Amino acid sequence: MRNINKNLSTRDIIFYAAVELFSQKGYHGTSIRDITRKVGIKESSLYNHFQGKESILQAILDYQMSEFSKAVDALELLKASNTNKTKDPVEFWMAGTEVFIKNISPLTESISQIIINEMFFNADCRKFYLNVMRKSEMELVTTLFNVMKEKEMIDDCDIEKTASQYIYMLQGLEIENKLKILEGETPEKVRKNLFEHITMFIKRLKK
Amino acid sequence: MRNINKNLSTRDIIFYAAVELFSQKGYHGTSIRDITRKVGIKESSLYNHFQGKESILQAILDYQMSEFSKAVDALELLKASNTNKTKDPVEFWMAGTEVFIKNISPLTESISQIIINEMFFNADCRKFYLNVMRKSEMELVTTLFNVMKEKEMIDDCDIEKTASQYIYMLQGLEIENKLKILEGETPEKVRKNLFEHITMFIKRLKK
DNA sequence: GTCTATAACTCGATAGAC
DNA sequence: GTCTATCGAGTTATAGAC
Repeated sequence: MRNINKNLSTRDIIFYAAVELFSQKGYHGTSIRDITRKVGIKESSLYNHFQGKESILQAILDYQMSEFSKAVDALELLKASNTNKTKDPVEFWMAGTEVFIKNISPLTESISQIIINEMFFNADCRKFYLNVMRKSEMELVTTLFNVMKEKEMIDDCDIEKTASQYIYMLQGLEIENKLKILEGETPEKVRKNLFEHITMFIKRLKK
Repeated sequence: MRNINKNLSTRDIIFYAAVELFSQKGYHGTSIRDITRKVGIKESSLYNHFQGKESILQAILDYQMSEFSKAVDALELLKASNTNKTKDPVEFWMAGTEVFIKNISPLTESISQIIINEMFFNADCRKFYLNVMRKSEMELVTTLFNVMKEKEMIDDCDIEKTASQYIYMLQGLEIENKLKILEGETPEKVRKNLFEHITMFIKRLKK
């Protein structure tokens, strides 16, 4: 792995290897040996770059924090500009969430998986999930729903609860899709299913 | 722990201790030592009752399977009898799901937690979740929605997708509630929130 | 910064006495 | 069925040579 990325620092290579392994086998299921074997260094060398296994996880959380900050900034920009002129609720929705989705790199997605797997056992991950990831998602979704309510694209309703239900759905679909892909299903089928669910949810908000 | 439950076999005591620890700390986060320390026996004694750590997990899956079989049998009974005469959708729904809910013991709930935590890493748990737990839930929810559709308590819609979305919501609420309880929130508040979400979801199915 | 060597410990599991 | 004693493998982490 080190030979492939000669422009990256060893620290970065360790970081990316750790993200991949933690997301696939879990934090506790991955050993320092697994990481260093993947990178192509000895275990002891890792300690020149990180204090230990736990501090790798902390670095991962720090990275994710900076990624989510960017997404929230993009949301502020969206609020201010409000260039979306369409009257179709589904179209409006897709355009609005694009801001968030386009900022999600495969790395961010893998890190989300790590955090979700750890959040029942690790208080740091739990707090990060609730206070950063979930909070950002809620902010995006409630913002969009409020705009749509003003424009009468959706009926009057409890925005907070509706946003929660949308996020529950999205999370459920993500979990199910990951399981299905692990069981051998094609990503295309999974993507189509996701789109249909979102369309159905949004349409149901207008009688 | 052994002194408290003199009427239970050592095997059963090991089983219950394992369920509690696996659900709290995860399968990989729990050692044989953790279990035997809790039970009050030496590590070696455990091997008189189980072949190893993996076979304890298998016994837990077997137990859960028998519990879900009971719930599915109860559903068959419900289909046949059809005693629910109410015209109110929410009331009908609550009565219909009661059959399932009353069969869920705290043990079953803990085991569900274990399986959900393991399903990304362990193929047996993944298959069990998809083919037993998820399938049973879908069967219950689609059955009830179909009856409600016939009785015109809900509008015409894609029952399969609606049922999926209901289950995503329920799962999302369960996850969030577990996290909130770990963070110190009261179970009463959490229960009220759950009821309000279910009510909102069911009401939205009739224009 | 990387290496070898190794400490200090935990893991699941087994042999054999009682 | 429980115990003591122990094994071999795997774990994170450190010391010190290069």
